[in-house]
Amino acid sequence: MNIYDVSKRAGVSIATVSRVLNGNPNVSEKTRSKVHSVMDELGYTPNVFARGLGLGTMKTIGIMCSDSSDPYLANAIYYLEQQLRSNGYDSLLCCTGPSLENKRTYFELLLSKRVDAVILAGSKFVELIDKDNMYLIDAAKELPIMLVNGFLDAPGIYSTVCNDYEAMYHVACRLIESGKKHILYLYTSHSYSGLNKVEGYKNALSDHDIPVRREYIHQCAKSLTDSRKLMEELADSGLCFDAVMTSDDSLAVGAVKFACSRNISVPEELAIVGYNNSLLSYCTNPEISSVDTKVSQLCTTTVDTLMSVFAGGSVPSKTVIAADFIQKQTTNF
Amino acid sequence: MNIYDVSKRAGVSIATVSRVLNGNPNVSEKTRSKVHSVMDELGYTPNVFARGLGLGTMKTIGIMCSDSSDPYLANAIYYLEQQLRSNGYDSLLCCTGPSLENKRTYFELLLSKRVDAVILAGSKFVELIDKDNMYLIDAAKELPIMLVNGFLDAPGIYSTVCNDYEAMYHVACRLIESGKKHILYLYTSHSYSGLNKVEGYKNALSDHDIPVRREYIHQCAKSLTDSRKLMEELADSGLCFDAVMTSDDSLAVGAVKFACSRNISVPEELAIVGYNNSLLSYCTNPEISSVDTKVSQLCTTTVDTLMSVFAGGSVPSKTVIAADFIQKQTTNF
DNA sequence: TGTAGTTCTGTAAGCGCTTACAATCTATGG
DNA sequence: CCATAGATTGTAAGCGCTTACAGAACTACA
Repeated sequence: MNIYDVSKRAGVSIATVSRVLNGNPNVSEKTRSKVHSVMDELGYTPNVFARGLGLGTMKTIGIMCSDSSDPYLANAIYYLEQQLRSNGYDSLLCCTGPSLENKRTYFELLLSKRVDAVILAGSKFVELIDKDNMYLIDAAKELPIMLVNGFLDAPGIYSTVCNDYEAMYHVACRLIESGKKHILYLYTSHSYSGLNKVEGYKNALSDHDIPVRREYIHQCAKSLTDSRKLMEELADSGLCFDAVMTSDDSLAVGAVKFACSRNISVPEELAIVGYNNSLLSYCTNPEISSVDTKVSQLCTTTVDTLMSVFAGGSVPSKTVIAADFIQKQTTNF
Repeated sequence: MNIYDVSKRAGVSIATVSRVLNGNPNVSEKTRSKVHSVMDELGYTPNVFARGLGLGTMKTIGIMCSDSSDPYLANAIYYLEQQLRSNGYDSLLCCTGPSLENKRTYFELLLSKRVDAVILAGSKFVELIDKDNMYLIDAAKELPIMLVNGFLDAPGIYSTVCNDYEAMYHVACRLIESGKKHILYLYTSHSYSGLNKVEGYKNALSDHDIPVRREYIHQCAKSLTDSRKLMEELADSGLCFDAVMTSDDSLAVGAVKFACSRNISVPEELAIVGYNNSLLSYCTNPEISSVDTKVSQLCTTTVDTLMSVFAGGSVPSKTVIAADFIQKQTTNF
């Protein structure tokens, strides 16, 4: 069952069938509908390979994410996939895991599959983006690259990011203004957004004449237990803190666990702020106040931007989405 | 840059290059290495479309899931993707959402992309599988269909499932033997695994001479809040229960919230059991005892089975994975 | 050295589609 | 009624790869 069968049955040439298939306007209405009805009748589906061969593209976008089991990224993938599909694109998914080598390999793999663009979802592609940035910059000469929550200023690379700096600055200010003096800051990575977040925290402190002290800023693995352990160690070492801001909800869950186990009242003795407002932040008791980074908007915007790029429009290399602070039970201001 | 360039440079015909590309044994070692080195030198990558056209396949597996933002499915996708890739296959992802129509559309779409097989991940494909089962059965004549956590007995359809019945039976027995008398059962859907689970619960009760009463079995939306509300209503209506078993961790989270808000001690006054042992079950305080359905194993097995199918081996139409009960803080037996 | 059998390589015909270009209509005005 | 522009359709040449088949080169043995 191929284009020839359709053309024969419809009494037209294969070129005409192909034109109908591609919505070419140079086909009379009569012929078009005839061909359509024959296609329906025969249940014809064009062969994507032949089509890809001819067109050099297959309307497929590669999505790379470090770990789809992270609730935040899982959500992102969901929205990206939906939005791509509603624009007529498929998504080829790659979960790379943490290794840089894998990321490279999978990136190459996507290229070799002739995807029309690559979306790097999440901030876990720092090395790809930074240390070795000619890599992506070179690749971007061949096809558009979209960064979700990452930023690299180069032609062909487009970023959609959250206003992490402002969000964190704002939260820190409100914590301080509500009387908190010793705010712990826990983060998972030195990504683009990670750096902005901590900058927001630091500046809020400075702007309120609070010294930024290194003992209050700690990196921590993205897990429910590590942040808890870390806080226990810090508390045991005599560090005083009355609030903790985190770069990810999972760390905040650990903070809640820490508070529970030590009978520390939340938010009175310890305020806790999460980030991403993921499902996790709703599971704990008390529920974690968190920054909603608008994944859905972030992803929708990313895809919209990509479509504009395809359409040849002039497109800003960076789009910023405004986050929302969602007050729940671990803060009160 | 195509196969001709390589053939010219290597001084052989394109057929030979193609043979090298496909690992055809009828190529002398000398020629093979020559071609390989030229390919490296030129940085040649075969065009997947042309290849697909010739072969009629592109080593791509379609994965359908209802909602990748469900932590359980997100995990499944992750493992599936990993395992497929390590077998040299790509995955085309489709998040269908709940609508049956979408599921059909996306399934067709995957077929039209000429994927080599389709994996239906999760138990949310009941309608596709049951109500209209000739649909899948017919499709399975064309290509293998793999069900993760679903079952349909037909040629070309292969299932990997968890021993949900046994797992639930076992948990219920232990609850009963530890003194619980009024066990609530909350579930989300009437899927294959859903039915097995409730059957396990019922039989455990019967086998301990406890009447199975309808007031104790309730369907509930998969959300953190709905199960809580439901339990509040049930409690307020005067129903007595000292344990609650759920078909999904998210419902158990709601149960914990219910207990917290009413100051009911867990597990003494109310034991709570989750299902899937997902991240959520580790977030609450107390942490939720849950049934580990071994997603990783489930997915690995699914892919392995698929590879056996491709290899032409004789393959069981159903593989059962044994679940583990993970005792945490909401039960004590 | 000749020959049959093996191993290796090349030729050429697809795979199903797109599209530049040529050919054929159709409608319009003179 | 004819020329002409514009609309519509057809022809045929790719796109880059696979593979059946034919042919060349090599091997072993008499």
